[in-house]
Amino acid sequence: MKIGELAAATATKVETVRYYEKIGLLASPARSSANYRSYGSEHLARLSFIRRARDLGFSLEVVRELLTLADDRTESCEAVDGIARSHLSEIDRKIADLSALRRELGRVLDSCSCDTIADCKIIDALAPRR
Amino acid sequence: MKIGELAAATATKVETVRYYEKIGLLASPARSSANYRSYGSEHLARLSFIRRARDLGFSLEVVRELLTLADDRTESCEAVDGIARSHLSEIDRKIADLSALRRELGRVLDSCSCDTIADCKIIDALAPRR
DNA sequence: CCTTGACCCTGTAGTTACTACAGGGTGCAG
DNA sequence: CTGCACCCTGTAGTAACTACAGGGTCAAGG
Ligand SMILES: [Zn+2]
Ligand SMILES: [Zn+2]
Ligand SMILES: [Zn+2]
Ligand SMILES: [Zn+2]
Repeated sequence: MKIGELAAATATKVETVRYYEKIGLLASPARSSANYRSYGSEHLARLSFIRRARDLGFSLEVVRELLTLADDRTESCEAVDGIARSHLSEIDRKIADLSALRRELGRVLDSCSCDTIADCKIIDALAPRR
Repeated sequence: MKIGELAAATATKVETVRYYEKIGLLASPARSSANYRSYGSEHLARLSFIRRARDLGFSLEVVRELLTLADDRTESCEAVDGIARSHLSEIDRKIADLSALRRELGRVLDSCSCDTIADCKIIDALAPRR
């Protein structure tokens, strides 16, 4: 499997695959006689895992941890559960932050019934001291 | 007003103030005999505007536009309103994305009643092909 | 046989919005 | 006069890619 095929199979860009290899997230594959990367099914499984974790919002650093944990099949899954739970609460925090932002921006926008910049409530809201 | 005072007055780091100057967002102030930056109230107003807009989630590029618009007091505020509205819908999109993520991760987490990595549902969810 | 186009390679630089030094100079209190 | 807090410039680092530049390889069509 050449890099383009692997990339297509995982909805990843070729450059991103090479990037994951460079930072040590994806093992270096064998090379063909033309020095082309040659991937096997284990690379496909690994990259699928990475992409799915990324889609769920885990950082690359956390993905690295998850991969290490996933490899030790006999270990307790407490660590995995903990990572997932703390990630969930981080997402909750982000949603709360964005919702607060949304409320405030909505409030600012609702106050707009102006004609020129001189009396624009949005500009006023940004520059409270004028 | 020295840079440290300006920074304190706007809850900004000194380095950030210098950074805003470097990228042309904040005008270069006069210098003291010791080559220290010397700010006036116009700088304070400008930086306050920038910080407030940043707090509302506008990108620096958009803040730059807003500053330009804010300076032309006779212009219609249509452009400002448009920027704010499109920013609001971007925030809504982000909230929706995060909420979908939250639902999916929550679903994955709820399925966890496992002992070892070998049968961990979270790991399974990340690596669908096994 | 040759060429054209789609791939592949390495290495570097750009993106956002800062932040953190390193290696200096200045100003004031004790 | 000697700390110490503050100021200066310039560079490099962060996250997670993305986009070239400047090459090599391979299969198909003319
Ligand atoms: Zn308006
Ligand atoms: Zn307006
Ligand atoms: Zn569990
Ligand atoms: Zn588990």
